[in-house]
Amino acid sequence: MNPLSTIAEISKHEGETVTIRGWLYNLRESGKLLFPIFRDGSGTIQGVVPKNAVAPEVFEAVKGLTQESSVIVEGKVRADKRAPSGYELDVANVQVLQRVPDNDPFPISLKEHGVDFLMEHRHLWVRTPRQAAILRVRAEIIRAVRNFFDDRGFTLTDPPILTPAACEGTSTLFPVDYFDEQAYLTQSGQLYIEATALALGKVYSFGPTFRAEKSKTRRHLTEFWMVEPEVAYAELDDLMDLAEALISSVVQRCLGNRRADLETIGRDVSHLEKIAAPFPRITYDEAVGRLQEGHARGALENKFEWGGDLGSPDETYLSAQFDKPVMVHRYPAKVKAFYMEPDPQRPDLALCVDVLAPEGYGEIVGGSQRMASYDLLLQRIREHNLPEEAFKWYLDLRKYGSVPHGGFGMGVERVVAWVCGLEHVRETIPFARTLHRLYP
RNA sequence: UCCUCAGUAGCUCAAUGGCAGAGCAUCCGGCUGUUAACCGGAGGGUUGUAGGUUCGAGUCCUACCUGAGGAGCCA
Repeated sequence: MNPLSTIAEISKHEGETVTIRGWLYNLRESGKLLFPIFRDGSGTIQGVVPKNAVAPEVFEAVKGLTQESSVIVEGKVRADKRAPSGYELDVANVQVLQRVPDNDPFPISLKEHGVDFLMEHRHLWVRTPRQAAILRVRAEIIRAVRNFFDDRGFTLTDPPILTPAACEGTSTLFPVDYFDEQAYLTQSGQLYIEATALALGKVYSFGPTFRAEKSKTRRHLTEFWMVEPEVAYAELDDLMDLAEALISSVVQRCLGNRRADLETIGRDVSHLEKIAAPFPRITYDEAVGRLQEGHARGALENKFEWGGDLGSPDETYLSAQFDKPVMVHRYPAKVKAFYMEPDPQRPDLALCVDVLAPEGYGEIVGGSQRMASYDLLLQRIREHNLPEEAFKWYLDLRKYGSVPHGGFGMGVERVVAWVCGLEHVRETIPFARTLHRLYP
């Protein structure tokens, strides 16, 4: 029996006959010479089948074989300068497990397709080299995030996905029937990990979140993954240090381990090679100044007034001024969530930070120091007309040993889109859920 | 919710108001180094839906449906 090999590790078997289990990616025929390209999930390799060098039944099995038919291939690994990967397979035997029917071929040909067609066939689209590479980068990013926190003494604490009420009272939530009671899918685990942070010190959550907003942009999904660290005794500067270290670590891991995949995707990695701490930090006040200057120069359509939240064009303009992620901190409290700690120097400001990715990818991190005072928090809950009863447990955290603490959320899909240089976040997750996409 | 754009062969797209086409895919044939292989041939259409203008509508008008991009909101 031949040794089994993945295509990614084929170079270790040069000169040997190996077995590969996979699918036919493409077939080029030239009379009595066939060039099947096989894929196995780890990569692709071209096979060579000359009619006068193989058994007749092997030649016939490959001749006219349809794209994506499943095959077990035996062949001898040979280095070849003409091959993109440097290796070819001299095919000795092919077993066809299932032949894709001639009259119902694999829908995703090697030619161009439209977005809607590809999303309708997402279950098959993920087989293409580019999509597989993106999913490997996503997995690398997730692994890098978990290692980052695990190595720093953080404890993973999973918040509930079914929740009784809105966390922030702003976003639209997906309602769920919970034994005749109204429940919602979580839009953030933050409030819950504040509780576990005060129990365990440094915690993080990593899971799906849901927003029922009717957003139709390249940056939005209705179901997306978020990583949220929360740290007891952390103040705003500590959070910015943490976010900066996390993002740098993630990017460096991708450059170190997934460079070939980034190349397959067509990413210009020179942008990523600049990503290292420290990142520029500017106050909201300074950002407003830059935006007003941009408007004066005609680079921005609308004049930005102090007090408003940054719009998408504003974020794009600001981030274009830096080649690293830029951290904008201390927004006006009234445009931010009710639970953020006021700046003691300027109580109209919140101790919060948004991290804007370069190249127009927008906000990838949003976080804040949390309000520590019981009385002020209760006052804010009432000002926002939030159901006081639902926040009783959250207020308890300020009653029993309140401390300064804070954290942030990082949107995994937006980070993947930025690292891979993608046009749209729908390619960053195996099965994207958007306003008009629930199938497959 | 608002603004803009699009919908023609399985896919990607053409077609000045005047015979509905090409490339790819599929099928048939050819080719011993192809790189989204190439060459020759064949089949393949309710032009998103409904109405209107016109001698004549894929094309112009109205409504609707579906989708995409953007705004708002957010990660």
